[in-house]
Amino acid sequence: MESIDVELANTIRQDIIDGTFDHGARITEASLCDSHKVSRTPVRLALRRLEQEGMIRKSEGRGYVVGEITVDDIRQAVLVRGHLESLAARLMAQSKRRQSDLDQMARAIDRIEALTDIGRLDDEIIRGMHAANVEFHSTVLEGCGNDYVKFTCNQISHLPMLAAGSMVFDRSALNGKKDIEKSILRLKIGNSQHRIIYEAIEQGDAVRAEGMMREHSNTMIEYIEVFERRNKKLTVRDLVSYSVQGDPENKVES
Amino acid sequence: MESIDVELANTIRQDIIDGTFDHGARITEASLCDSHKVSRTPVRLALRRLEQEGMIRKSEGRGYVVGEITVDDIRQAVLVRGHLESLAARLMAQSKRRQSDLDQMARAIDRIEALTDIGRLDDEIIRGMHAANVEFHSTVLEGCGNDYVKFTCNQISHLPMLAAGSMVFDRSALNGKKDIEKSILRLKIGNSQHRIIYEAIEQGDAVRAEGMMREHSNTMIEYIEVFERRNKKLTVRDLVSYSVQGDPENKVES
DNA sequence: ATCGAGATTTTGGGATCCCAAAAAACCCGC
DNA sequence: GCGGGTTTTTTGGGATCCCAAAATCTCGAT
Repeated sequence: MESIDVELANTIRQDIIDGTFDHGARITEASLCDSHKVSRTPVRLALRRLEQEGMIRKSEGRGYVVGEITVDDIRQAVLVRGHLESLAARLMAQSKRRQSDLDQMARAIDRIEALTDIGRLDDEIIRGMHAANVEFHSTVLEGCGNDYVKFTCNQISHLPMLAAGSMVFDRSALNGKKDIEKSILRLKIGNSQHRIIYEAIEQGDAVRAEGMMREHSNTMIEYIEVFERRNKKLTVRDLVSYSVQGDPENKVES
Repeated sequence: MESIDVELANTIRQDIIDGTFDHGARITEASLCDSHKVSRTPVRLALRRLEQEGMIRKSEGRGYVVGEITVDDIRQAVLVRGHLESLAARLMAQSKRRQSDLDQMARAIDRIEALTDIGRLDDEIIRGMHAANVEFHSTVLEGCGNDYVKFTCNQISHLPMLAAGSMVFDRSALNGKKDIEKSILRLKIGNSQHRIIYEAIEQGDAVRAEGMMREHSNTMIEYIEVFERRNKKLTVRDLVSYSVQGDPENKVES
């Protein structure tokens, strides 16, 4: 169990993402103390934390205002993350890459392939693929040799869909056999990109690694745009429901 | 005047950068209360802030350990910043760019040019060039249309040499006329890169804008490496003394 | 009714207190 | 002397209190 202030920050963050607060609503320490039944000390810590994360901003004079998170914010943040991941891929290709990281990536790729080959998409399998995906992406961030790439990625990873290796998945559109096959195909294409990235890194082809990672990262933006076309009034909450999130513990750690 | 906890975080951060603490030294709330004559509340806030910034890490069990900042850290962070700036340049070129941002960049370029044409390098002039440089780089980050680029840049901007548009300058090596002319030439070359970036953005040439910004950002890394060759035992403190930092107020704000 | 000065309430920053958990010191049996 | 268990001290999390600044309200003068 984390300390109260971290938990509190998590719940408030989630509330903001869920749209529990009105846009630009003023938020005071006292009200949070009251609603969460804690003293002001952890509330203060939580608010400061959220302020540093950019979830809330100091308002004119007193208090904070909740920063509205829009689908466009998510798209922008995903773009930044992708750009950073592509840097990681390039750096990893340039570095005297440690074999262990490459092996780990290969194992993740193989695991995803094995799971896609099953031909089903139940929760267990999706979870497994997500875990492997997290491992692949985390390993690149870890193995690139530049700690600040991972660090900056983590600074936006509290936003929905921005945890390392998070996948997007419209479970509600998995009704017919056709849908499932289509989704599996998507996953296989994504994994083939993983394999290309792996090969490029292994061969030291930095340009190809960076380019492929950029392409790979771009697919999530494309999915967001697909969802937007399908639903003009797409909300962040919709996106959250589409995203596969593991246990918060799966976040990239040092 | 900021609140005590922010000030405290600033001084502790500076102490860490200056190497006041031993590497990996344990840091306790009580000791800071004592040494800074404040109560534990602001100390706690300051420590949390520094932890989020990555300046300190939670140690096993109790307390924090100061994270040693090395020249290599700076180099890595500069690389990340440059990568993000190059993204900003690309995005700005792709966006229906607002003329006002381009105008501002042009003015900054002209100001730098006017100052380099003077042919001297006294403090006043260096400050002026630095201010214009900050304006150029800040405008790109602001004008790219993706708030998270600026946000992630700011997340590492507390490190030395990583504030937006910070310049590097070995004042001690500005003795002879030759040295000054050489430095001015460097600055002129840098500003010509500014101009190319400006033109590329203005013409919507995203690839060129990104590439040139990458090149431009790379020069700081090259300088760090020049300094390292000149001084095998280059410390972060040395780098700080070489970097031109404006008032903290000049930091990129929203 | 309107505006502004003063009074009142709200709010956030800081200090202090308490407590539980962790670390360190201590002690005893071997 | 040494290991293991116990006691003591240290340390950090949380609650509460106080205070000054800010915001809001009130009321009187115009």
